[in-house]
Amino acid sequence: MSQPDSTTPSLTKNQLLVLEALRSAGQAAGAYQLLEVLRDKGFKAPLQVYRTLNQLADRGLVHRIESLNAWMACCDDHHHGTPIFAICNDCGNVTEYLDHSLTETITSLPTDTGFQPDRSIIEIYGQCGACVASS
Amino acid sequence: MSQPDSTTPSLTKNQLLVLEALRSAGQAAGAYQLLEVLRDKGFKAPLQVYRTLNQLADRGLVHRIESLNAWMACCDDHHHGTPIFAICNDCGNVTEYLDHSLTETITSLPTDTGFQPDRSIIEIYGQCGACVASS
DNA sequence: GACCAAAATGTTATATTATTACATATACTG
DNA sequence: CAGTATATGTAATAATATAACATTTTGGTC
Repeated sequence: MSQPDSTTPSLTKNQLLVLEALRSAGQAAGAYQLLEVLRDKGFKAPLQVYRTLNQLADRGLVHRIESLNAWMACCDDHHHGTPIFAICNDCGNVTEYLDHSLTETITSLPTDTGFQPDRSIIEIYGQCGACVASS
Repeated sequence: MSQPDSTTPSLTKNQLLVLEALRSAGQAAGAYQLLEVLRDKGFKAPLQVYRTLNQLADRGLVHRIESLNAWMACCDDHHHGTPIFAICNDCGNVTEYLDHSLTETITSLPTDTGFQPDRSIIEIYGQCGACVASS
């Protein structure tokens, strides 16, 4: 396994497997869903998946979607800032948005009380364009 | 059980018990935590708590905090709009904010694709003023 | 290469959170 | 007061997540 670039150490075998599984899913997937897919590759226990997902999330390569208890491959390999998710009630499709200034506005909401924000979770539910069109 | 006002039918016994338990907690609480407290009052199974919490949430009297798998009594008895939560990493204190125009800005983020938002989840983590002061 | 430390991995068991299914009771409406 | 909708009780189980501990692999250093 070689170095993809100077700033990012290469991914381990499990990390590559989980990332690939999640990208192939093409949508948000739960840890146990991923475990089923990865049994072929030798995965046997939930912890193997959870650990690897957390490692990938630490690197920003996947995101956890709190309200779905699910995980998504990041839309690109290295953005900074908080992702904002739009989630379709009907088809489950999830779209990732980035809006640094909006995120900043949100996290500054509680700062008048001395609150020091460090991360935020922004998830929007509704009906996606495709599902609106077909309903 | 009498009518508190013309628009709101009175709460059932279980709803009152759960709401009171949550208000007494003075902070976000999990369903199983509430179940323990409510065993004295005759509650025996998780479903009794979950059902009642969902009924109260439908009325806007409690909110679910997705990233905590926990529930909070609403800050007042009847606001409209999406609550925004600021959650302290250290003490767990949760503060509820309301900002209609900010919420609107957020939910309009994905509308250019035809997405029709209906609800959003906004949760901010960080260190609250008190914990900043004492650290 | 031999050694060490850090990180990653494997495996079992268990904790935590949430729902399904079905029976019963209570409350509202005509 | 009959019929329907809502709320409730209870048991079983599903779904999600972590603790604990042993082992292996990786990366750096001499």
